[in-house]
Amino acid sequence: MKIKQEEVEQRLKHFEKVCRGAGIKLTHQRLEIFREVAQTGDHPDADQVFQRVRKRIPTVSLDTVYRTLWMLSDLGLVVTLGSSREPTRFDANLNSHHHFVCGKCGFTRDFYSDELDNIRLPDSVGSYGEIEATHVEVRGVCQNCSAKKANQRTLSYQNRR
Amino acid sequence: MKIKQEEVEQRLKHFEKVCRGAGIKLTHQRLEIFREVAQTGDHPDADQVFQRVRKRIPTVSLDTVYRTLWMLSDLGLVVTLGSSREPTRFDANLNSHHHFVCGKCGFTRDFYSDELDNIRLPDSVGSYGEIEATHVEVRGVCQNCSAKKANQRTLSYQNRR
DNA sequence: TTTAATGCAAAAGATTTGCAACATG
DNA sequence: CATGTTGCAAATCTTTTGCATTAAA
Repeated sequence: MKIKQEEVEQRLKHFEKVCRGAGIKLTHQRLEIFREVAQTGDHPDADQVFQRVRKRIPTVSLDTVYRTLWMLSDLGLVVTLGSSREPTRFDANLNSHHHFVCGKCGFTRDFYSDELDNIRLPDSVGSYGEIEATHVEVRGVCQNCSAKKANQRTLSYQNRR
Repeated sequence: MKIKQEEVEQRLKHFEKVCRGAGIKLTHQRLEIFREVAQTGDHPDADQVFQRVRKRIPTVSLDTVYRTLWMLSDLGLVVTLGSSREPTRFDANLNSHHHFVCGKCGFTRDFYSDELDNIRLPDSVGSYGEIEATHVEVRGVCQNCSAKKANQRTLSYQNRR
């Protein structure tokens, strides 16, 4: 699924602006890695991005792709799907519910909402396939982590665990 | 965060019923693994379940925990959080949007909804922490996978890749 | 020229698998 | 007793890290 050329240009411009603003070097590989994600609507994983970029830059390495992707995520230039960077978590609550997840520490809690349970999805969604469940994920920073925030240095995209 | 004893009992009963119905043996380890997930609201990952069950059954192995957890998921007795069983995926779409994800193959597409964007979350959510983003994930089976469905055997919880 | 970014190879982390021993129905 | 399940150890897959080399600003 290709994104319109015009939109891709815009995303690239924004990317360059943000990088310059953050004092981040615009390397050939970063440009191509971002372009790859920016020009597709199919939400590739790191390895898929790697395989595609590789066609144009045969020497890129997978770890550069990872580093760049997480950098983009830290800069708010891309969004990750699913509970990024954490092992799969399990929940035995079978009542219709939704989740609050702390992006710093993984703290997770259920919450309930009739309004959300009864929302009507756009028809376009149905055309993608048969719908089985709708689930809302609220991402944020839990109280515990906010409290610690003050004395912590902001993690850079390097060195994050 | 502990779940009420009464609720736990109910979950265990349901678990036993489903297992019997599916011809699945009720082993000591399965019971304890399920109990562990059923009695907590903190959404543990496989290793956390392992560590906790281990206290009661010192010989359980991590792989049994994994096998059981996925079995529970296949039976619909537990729900997984995040993009289960798939590497992290990236998306450069910065407009407010939501996702349709196929549980079989990972096919993913964005969709938009003003209604969803404007929904008001219950106050309880705010008490968990500072909200940064709200994102709806619709899980289902894409058209491609439904089409193939007819001639495929249903994957058991054993042997799934 | 200075400092950050890259590529490589090796490590770490998460999850799965083959198989013989074992327990459940 | 028959078959499904377990534990173990080894394998696999994904992601990260240390470090010397290279390239952007």
